[in-house]
Amino acid sequence: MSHVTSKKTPGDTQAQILSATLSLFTGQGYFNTSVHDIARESEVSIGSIYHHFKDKEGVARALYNDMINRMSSELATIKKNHNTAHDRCYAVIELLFIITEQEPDIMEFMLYSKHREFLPNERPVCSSQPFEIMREFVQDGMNSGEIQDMDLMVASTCLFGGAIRMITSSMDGLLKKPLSSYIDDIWICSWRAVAT
Amino acid sequence: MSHVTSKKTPGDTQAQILSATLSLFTGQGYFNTSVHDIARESEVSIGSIYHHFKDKEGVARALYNDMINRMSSELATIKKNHNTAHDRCYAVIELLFIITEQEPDIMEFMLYSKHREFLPNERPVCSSQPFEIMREFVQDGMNSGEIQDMDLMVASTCLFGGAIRMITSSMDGLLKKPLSSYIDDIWICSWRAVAT
DNA sequence: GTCTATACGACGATAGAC
DNA sequence: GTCTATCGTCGTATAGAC
Repeated sequence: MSHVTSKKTPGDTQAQILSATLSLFTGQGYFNTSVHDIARESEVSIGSIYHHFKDKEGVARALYNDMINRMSSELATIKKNHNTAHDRCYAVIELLFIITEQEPDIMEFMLYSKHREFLPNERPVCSSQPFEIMREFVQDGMNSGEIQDMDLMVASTCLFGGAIRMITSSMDGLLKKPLSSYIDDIWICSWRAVAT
Repeated sequence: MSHVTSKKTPGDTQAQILSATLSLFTGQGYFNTSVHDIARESEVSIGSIYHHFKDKEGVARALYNDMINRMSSELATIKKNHNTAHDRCYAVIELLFIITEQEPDIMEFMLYSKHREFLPNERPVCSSQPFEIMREFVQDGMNSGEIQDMDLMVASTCLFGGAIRMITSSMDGLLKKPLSSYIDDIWICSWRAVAT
C-alpha cells in the first residue's frame, strides 16, 4: 500500500537487501559474508546496495536498529497490557520464545552476534533500550513487593538468565523438544528464584 | 624446567604466540586480527607462526582446545573435592567468577566468542565437555534428591544461567561492583530456583 | 626454527553508463 | 535508482635464505 508509484518492488529494495543480509549474517556471520553475497542473495546489484547504504557496516547498523526498535515497541505493548511484574516478565519470556521459534534469524542476530566486532560504536545489546525496559519491570516488582529486595542486576539476570540460556541452547540445537514447550517449567524456576 | 636446551625462550614460542593471540582475539575479535598483528604482538615472525600452526584457524583451534582442557580439569578437581550437587555447583560458579576476574581474556574467549564463525567444525561451547560435566553435577543432584526432578536442560540453565549472564554483564561493563561481590546473592537465587 | 620478501586472491568500495 | 566493470588494498599463505 502506501505510495506505490513504480510498477515493481514499490521501493522496498531496502527491505529486500535487509532481509537477505539478516539471513546471511546469522547463517555464516558478518565477516564471512561479502557484499557480493548480499547482492546475489537479495537479487540486487552491488551498486544498489551502496546507493541505499553507506557501506557494509551501514547495512548491519540498519539491521541492528530495526531490531532494537521492534523489541522496544513489543515491550511497550507488554507494559501497557500487563500490570504486575509477574505478568510482564512472563510475557517477556513468552515473547522471546515466540520470536525464537517464528523468526529465529532475528533472535540469533539479537542475542548471538558479537555486535562489538562489526559495530564498534554501538553499545552492547544488554545496555540497549529493550534490556533496560526489562530491568525496569524488575525494579517495579521490587518496589511493589512482588520481588525480593536485592541488587537490580542480580534480580534481572536470575529472572531472565535461565530463559535466555535456554534460547541460546535452542539455537545451538541442544534441545530435544520445541523451545516453547519448556516455558512453564522455566518460568516456575525463574520466578521462584526472585519472588517474595 | 623440563628440557631447556637453547638459551632463549626454551621452546615456548608457541606459548608466546598463543598468549598474544588470545589477547588480540578477545580485544578486537578473530576477523579484525590479522596474522601480521599476531606476529607483531607476539614478537615473532610470520614464518614462525606458520611453522608452529597450520594456519590462522589452527591458532584459534589450539586456543580453544587449551581452554576446554583447562576447564575440564578444573571441573574434575571440583568433582573430587566436593560431594553434594549444592557444593559442586557453587564451586563451579565461584571458579567461573574467579577466572573472569583474574584472567578475563580466557573467560571472554570461552563465553563470548562466536566460535562457529571461525571454527566451523567445532561443536558449540555449550555441548563441550565442561558444560556436560556441569550438567552431570545437576543430574546427580536430581538423583540424590537435592534438586527437584525436572528436565535436565531446564534445571541446568536455571541454575547456571543467572551466574553466566552476570559474567557477560560484567564483561560488558554493566556492573558497578566487582563481580565476585555478587556471588552469594546470585547463588541464593539460583539455588532456590531448583532446590527441593 | 626463525626470518624476509613476495605471490595471489578476495573483498570493499567507486565510476560512470543507462 | 539500478546496473556492470574495475580499482586499490589488505590479508593469508608460501618460498626460500640463513
